[in-house]
Amino acid sequence: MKRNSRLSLALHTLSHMAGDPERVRTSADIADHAGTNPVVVRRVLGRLREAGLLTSEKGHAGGWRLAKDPDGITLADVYVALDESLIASEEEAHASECSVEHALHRRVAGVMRDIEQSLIDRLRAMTITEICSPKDKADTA
Amino acid sequence: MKRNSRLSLALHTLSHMAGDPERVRTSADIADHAGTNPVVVRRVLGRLREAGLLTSEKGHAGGWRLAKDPDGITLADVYVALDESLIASEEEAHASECSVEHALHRRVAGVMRDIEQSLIDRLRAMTITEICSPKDKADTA
DNA sequence: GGCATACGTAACAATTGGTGTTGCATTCGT
DNA sequence: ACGAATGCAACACCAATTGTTACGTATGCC
Repeated sequence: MKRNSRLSLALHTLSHMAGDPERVRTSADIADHAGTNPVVVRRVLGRLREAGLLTSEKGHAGGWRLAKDPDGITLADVYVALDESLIASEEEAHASECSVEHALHRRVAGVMRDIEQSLIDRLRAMTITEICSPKDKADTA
Repeated sequence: MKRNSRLSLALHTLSHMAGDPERVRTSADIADHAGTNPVVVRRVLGRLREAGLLTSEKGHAGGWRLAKDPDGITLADVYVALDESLIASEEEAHASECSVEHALHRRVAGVMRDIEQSLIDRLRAMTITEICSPKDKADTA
C-alpha cells in the first residue's frame, strides 16, 4: 500500500465499529476486514487509544472498543491522533545570506500552517457517524 | 529534507519571483536562495511550467520567469501542478468477503476525496501575492 | 563559427517513511 | 495451567524523495 493508509485504516475501523459499538473486536478480526496485518492494526489503533478514542483490553476476551460515542468523534480527532501533517514541519536553520530570504521562508511556513489549520477545522465538522450515513453527499462521489 | 519540500520550494520561489516579475532567474540562483540543488529546482519548476505558471528559456540569458500575473496564481494551482495528494488514491481491489465491507471502503474513500476537494477549495482562495503581503493573518503565526 | 551559459533529462546513491512479518513478554479469563 | 489477546521491539522490504553527476541541447555573445 501507499502512504495515508493509516488514516484510511483508522476511518474504516472506527466507522465499522460505530455500526455495533458494544462489540469487542480483536486485532486479527480488524486486520482481516481491512486486508492487513494484526500488528499494523495495533500500531494504528494504539495511537487512537492514546488519544482517548478507543480502549483496548488484553487477555482472553480482550480486544478493541470505542471509548466514546461515535457522534463525538470527529475526523479531526483521528487526524491529529495519527500525527498526520501536511507541512512536515521543515524548520531547519537554512541560514540564508539575507534576512529578506529568511522572512519569506517564515512567511511560507506560516501560510502552510494556516492551510493545515483550515484542513483540521474542516475535518472537525465531520463525525465518524456521518461516514456511515452521509447527510447530503453522494455516496459514490 | 523531508517530504513536502516540493510545495515549500515552489511557494517560496513563486512568491520570491512575484517581488520582481520582470527579472529572469537561473536555476542556480533559485537553488542558492532555497538552499538546494539546481537540478531539484528544475524538476519542481518544470511541473509548474507544464501547468502554465512559469516559463523557462534555454541559452545564454535564459532562466525562469512568471508566466502569469502573481495575483492570478492560487495555491491550488501550485498544489495540483505538483500532483500533491492527501489520499494517495488507494483504489486496489481489496476483494473483501462481504459487500458491506466493500461499501464501507468506498464510503471512506469518498469521504477522503471530499476532504481533499475542500483543501483545494481552500487553497484556491489564496494567491501568490498574498504570501508576500498577507491581508489579516499574523505574519509570525 | 566557436564558446560559454543555462535548461532538459537520464542515471544513480543515499535517505526516509511506511508496511509487513516474526518473535517474545505480558495480561486476562476459563 | 493454558489459551488468547494486546504491547512492543527488531528486522526486511518497498516506494518516494532528495541530492548528485553527467551529458545532450538550445541560445546568445564574441
